[in-house]
Amino acid sequence: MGDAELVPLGVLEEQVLVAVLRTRGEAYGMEVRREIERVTGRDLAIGAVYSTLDRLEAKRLLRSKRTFGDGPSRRLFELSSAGARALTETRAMRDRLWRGVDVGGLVAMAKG
Amino acid sequence: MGDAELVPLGVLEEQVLVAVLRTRGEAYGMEVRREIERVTGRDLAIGAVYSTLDRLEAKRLLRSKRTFGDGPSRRLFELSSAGARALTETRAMRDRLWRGVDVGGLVAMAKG
DNA sequence: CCGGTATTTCTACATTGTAGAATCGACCGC
DNA sequence: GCGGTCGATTCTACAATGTAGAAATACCGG
Repeated sequence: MGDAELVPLGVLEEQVLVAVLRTRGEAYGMEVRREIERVTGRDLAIGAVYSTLDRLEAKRLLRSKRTFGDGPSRRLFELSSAGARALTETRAMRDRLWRGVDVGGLVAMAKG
Repeated sequence: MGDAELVPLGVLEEQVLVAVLRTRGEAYGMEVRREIERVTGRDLAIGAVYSTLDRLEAKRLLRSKRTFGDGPSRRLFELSSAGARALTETRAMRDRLWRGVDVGGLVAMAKG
């Protein structure tokens, strides 16, 4: 073990992973997209979400299974433990980056 | 003037911008790189840093000026107010994303 | 069956990130 | 003043990530 590669997740990768957590049990493509839009305020092409979900699953940070029965079949996602680790490492790295940096006065401070 | 485009900075863009803040007055390429490596623990090709600095300057989130005099000439960067805004918006967006999500139990929780 | 709706898949492309070699100029020892 | 080293920047080529929207699929109500 050890020697994690220490490369942070991409911005959308992180958003998708967190949205999967936030919508636990209902985490399929369209819903993940709605959740990201709702919570971040940006609006997002659906293709962006799916290609990211696919990539994340290929990297084994997510797993998916099909639902059948009522309504259209969905691909439901959940975090793997590797996914959870990637997320906490990304966060920890960013916390170190920002530690001690003042955000409040930032805009006021910068001239031009 | 409303209607900011609400697209978050890329991961390295954010790291570079924060590193410029952290090394205020000494923010030139090599030093920015050292600061990112020091604080995040990842190790980073120098080209990655310069191409990001260039891009950020093209977008007017940074300004640079040359230093002369003692030692090799450097390109010193500082945040513009647009840069400060981009940074705080990126942060705010992410805070909304994570609000209410439990990080602590995450790794423990995820099965597989 | 048909049109509408929700979902996923596909394809093409743009932006961002990575890697390392080439270049540049100041300084140093000789 | 010349070659060599050092700190710094520039350049070039490429890989990964992100974006956009149209096509396909399947269910549903009528």
